[in-house]
Amino acid sequence: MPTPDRTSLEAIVQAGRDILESAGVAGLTMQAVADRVGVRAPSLYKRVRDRADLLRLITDATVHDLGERLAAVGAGTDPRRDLADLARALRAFAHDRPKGYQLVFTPSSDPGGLSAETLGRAVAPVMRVAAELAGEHHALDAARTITAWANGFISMELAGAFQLGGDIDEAYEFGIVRITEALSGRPRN
Amino acid sequence: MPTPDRTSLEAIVQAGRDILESAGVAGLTMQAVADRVGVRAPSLYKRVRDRADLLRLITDATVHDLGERLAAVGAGTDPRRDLADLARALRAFAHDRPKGYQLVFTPSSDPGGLSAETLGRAVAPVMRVAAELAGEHHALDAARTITAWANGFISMELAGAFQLGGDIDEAYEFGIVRITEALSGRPRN
DNA sequence: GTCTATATTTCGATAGAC
DNA sequence: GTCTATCGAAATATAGAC
Repeated sequence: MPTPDRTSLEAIVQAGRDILESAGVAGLTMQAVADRVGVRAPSLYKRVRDRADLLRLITDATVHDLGERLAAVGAGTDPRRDLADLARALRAFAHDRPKGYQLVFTPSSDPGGLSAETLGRAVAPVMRVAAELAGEHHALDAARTITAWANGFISMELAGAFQLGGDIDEAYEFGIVRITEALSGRPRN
Repeated sequence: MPTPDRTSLEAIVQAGRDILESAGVAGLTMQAVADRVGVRAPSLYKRVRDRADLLRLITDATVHDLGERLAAVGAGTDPRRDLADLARALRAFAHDRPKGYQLVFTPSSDPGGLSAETLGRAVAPVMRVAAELAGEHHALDAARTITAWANGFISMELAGAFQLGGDIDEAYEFGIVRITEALSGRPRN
């Protein structure tokens, strides 16, 4: 009788995500993952080709979660409000999983082979809002402006780049308001 | 008679910057730097405490160069034009030195101890334009919106995150126009 | 200041028994 | 599928002669 399974691919990926958050990408070693799931390191290679494969799986799972979070924001009646909600949801996600967020948006090496479907699902809500705000013709440019600003803000925040004081939450809300107006072309109150 | 100097701190830092661009931060090993400057690896430790110290020196030199580039843009009569010029200069710098740019704006580990003076000089032009456009009261928030957008755009571009087609240069120009309007509150033509 | 030699450590990955 | 044992490859950093 063969040895019964003592772990699973799911458990390995989840352990990897946990370790990523607690020890960073450098601390995400096969040994650490093995310890956490309760097997010896060589056993991991029965379910994962190599470390790069594991990193890809973790990235994919993270993008999937992000997609669900953004989809959960849903489409309301006001695209301006939707954009604000999406922006806040993105930032909240980044605060929950800073290392995972960085892995997705600032990959040190090309993760290559990310699920296009998963990726598309995550981007869709932003594209929709961008089209509603700026018009179909400018949808892509608008989406890129939104994404660039939000991701740039969050990345710098996570990196501790905002060192001149001031309220970071307020700065983010300021950006939401101004970006929204700039894309919709509506005047401020 | 002691052995004459066969290298210098300057040469070491410059070699490090070159290697960073050609081989990435992971390829920036003491061995690689030593090979390039023409000494044996242990000799580097006479001028650099350790690898982290070298990374800090490289980062500092990169920020210094960026500061000079942005300062060279200068202040014209139209802050809107100045902002556009600064944004383009930042992107051009990133294209020239992508790895160095990422090292500065997306540090994998806290470089700690960056020269505050060097950093301030790089940020100053943006702060000035932000204040002129959005007013002193909103200067910091506006500067953060500008920086977040530009850095986010460039970071995603360098990471190859813009995969839905379209013209990237045009998307950047689109962002410049809209962000400028958003901060100045002036209507589009 | 530069060198040779080497200590240390760490990590990814494989071989082969059970 | 899991294990023990181990290989192999890096890379940082130090010791001590010259």
